[in-house]
Amino acid sequence: MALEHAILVSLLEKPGSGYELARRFDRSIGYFWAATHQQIYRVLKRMEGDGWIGAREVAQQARPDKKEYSVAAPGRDALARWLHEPIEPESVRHELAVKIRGAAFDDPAALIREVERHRQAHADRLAHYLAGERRDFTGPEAPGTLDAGQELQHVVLRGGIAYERMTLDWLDDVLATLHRIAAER
Amino acid sequence: MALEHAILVSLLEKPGSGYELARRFDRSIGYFWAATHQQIYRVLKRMEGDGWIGAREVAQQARPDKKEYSVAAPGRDALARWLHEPIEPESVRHELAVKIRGAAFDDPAALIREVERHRQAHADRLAHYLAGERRDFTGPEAPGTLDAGQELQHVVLRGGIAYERMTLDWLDDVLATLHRIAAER
DNA sequence: CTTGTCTATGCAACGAGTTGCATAGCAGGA
DNA sequence: TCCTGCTATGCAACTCGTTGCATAGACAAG
Repeated sequence: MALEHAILVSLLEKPGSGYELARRFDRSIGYFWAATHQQIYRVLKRMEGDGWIGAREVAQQARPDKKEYSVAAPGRDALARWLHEPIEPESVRHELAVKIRGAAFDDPAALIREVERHRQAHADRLAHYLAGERRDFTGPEAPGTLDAGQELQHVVLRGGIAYERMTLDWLDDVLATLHRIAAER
Repeated sequence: MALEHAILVSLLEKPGSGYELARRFDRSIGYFWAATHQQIYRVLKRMEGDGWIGAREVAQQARPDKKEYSVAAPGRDALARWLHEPIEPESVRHELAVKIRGAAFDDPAALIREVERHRQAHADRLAHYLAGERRDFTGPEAPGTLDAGQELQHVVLRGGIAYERMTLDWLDDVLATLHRIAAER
């Protein structure tokens, strides 16, 4: 399991409540590790029980109180241990690829709109990443101006950008193929 | 759930036993949808109960008997229905990206060997894809020689190749970044 | 002739992830 | 005033996925 480790990383980058974590998992971190608020609350509870994280009640104005979590020493140790363990190269779940192969047994042209929808979603995500990169990682800084944490966040973001660009190119290839097949009938 | 649909596609491409499916899921189809033999046997049983697939006992020489499954009409219908439903753009689980961001709170240099290991795994997979492409999709055929099913299998394979190439480039970027951070200390 | 390997199928237990629902404070608009 | 929407947390039930184990026939190597 790595959700707990993803939470540890996120809390080390910035302490926060379950709700705030859930929103982070809907964006930045969540683009590399998705999770719902249910999972997050459950795991936070367990981690607090194990002493990995500590909670602090925070009264807020104009909204309900929240419990702000931050990482305790045993949590840092657990993260360090995990970082030194090897992991398996990820197992993919690419539903669209299954659909494309399945289209051979149905009407390939019917998939075109679906693929276009996905293309749009990936274009949006790319735009979102690029905006984040402009915001956080451009400017006149010479190499060496960023600290290690920022450098690492940037290289992960560059991975996301590369992934979306590759996916857009591939979806164009898929669309061209579907159109070609449709025309040949 | 889409495992059942992935199995339907695989059985339509070629009927086979649970064991054979499990091996296909270790390769071709499994690069886009991973599954263990346990999952496959369980789902096959349910699908047979629902009448989506039919089984045929096949006696073999020099090995145990097997149950060869093939898709029945209700299974084709179920697949067609699924193909016409929209799906969500996939939720990713990129453990290595989490580790890279986590490395900011540990020793970034310690990640280098792990990243190199992943790089090797992706290089191997790329070589495997390229060998498959040479085997199945080269030759003097003019466009239009392949049927729709082969075209679609090829475009999915091209997606896998593009993914691995992109990943290799990114991992090189990650390695360069980790070396730079290590040198700056 | 025993041991290991490959084909082939399966059970049982557990852990992870999803879905639906519930509660509650506060703000703003109809 | 009531309804909607956002912040904030959580339970319960269910499905899906993983892991460990078990069986059994056939063959090849030692």
